[in-house]
Amino acid sequence: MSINEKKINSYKMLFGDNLKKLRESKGLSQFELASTMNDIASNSKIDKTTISRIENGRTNVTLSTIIKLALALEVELNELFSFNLENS
Amino acid sequence: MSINEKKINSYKMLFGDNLKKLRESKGLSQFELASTMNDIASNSKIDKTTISRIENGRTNVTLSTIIKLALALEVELNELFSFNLENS
DNA sequence: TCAATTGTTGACATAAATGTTTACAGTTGA
DNA sequence: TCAACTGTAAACATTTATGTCAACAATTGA
Repeated sequence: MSINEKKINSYKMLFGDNLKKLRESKGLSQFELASTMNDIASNSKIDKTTISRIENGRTNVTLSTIIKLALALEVELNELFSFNLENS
Repeated sequence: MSINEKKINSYKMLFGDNLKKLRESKGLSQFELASTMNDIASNSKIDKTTISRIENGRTNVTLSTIIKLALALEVELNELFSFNLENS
């Protein structure tokens, strides 16, 4: 695996770590976060399983899910990406 | 469609608009951007068709593709999300 | 003690992103 | 004039995210 491929994996892990941090700072369980996301978009049926997979970097979350996460957590989209490889 | 669902669509469009703006500011064609992304990750075979679909909000781009876009454009991840619904 | 909550994982089905090819219209530069 | 480039799109194949259900260990609170 090339350096850049490792970097891509690292970013996925960091995204998950940051999501977990934001979720816990709001005092939400994975189940509660999923439920809130589903309240926001009626066509959404996010499961707590999906949250777990994202937080542990086991999946490639899609943009629409990222947006729902931001709306449910009441943060700006770019706050979900406020981390960097260097200070981690 | 609920207000929140419209908001989700708007964010997808804004992401595409912002990507296009960043790409053009670097003087890259959709083909060149795709090629650069493929140079970064050897397992990646992004096609210019995919770039077009993302820029026009016709697809739900995944996190790994978002990361490759940032690496290819040489911008921070959150720069891809530096926009908001209000001033658009 | 024990029922409820929480996070994780596995298995499988379905929906959707992406790969790939082809085509086409508009533009650009020689 | 015309070949090359550019962005878009359709059609179909393949890969993968997500949905769904079940199970499990650890924790918590009554």
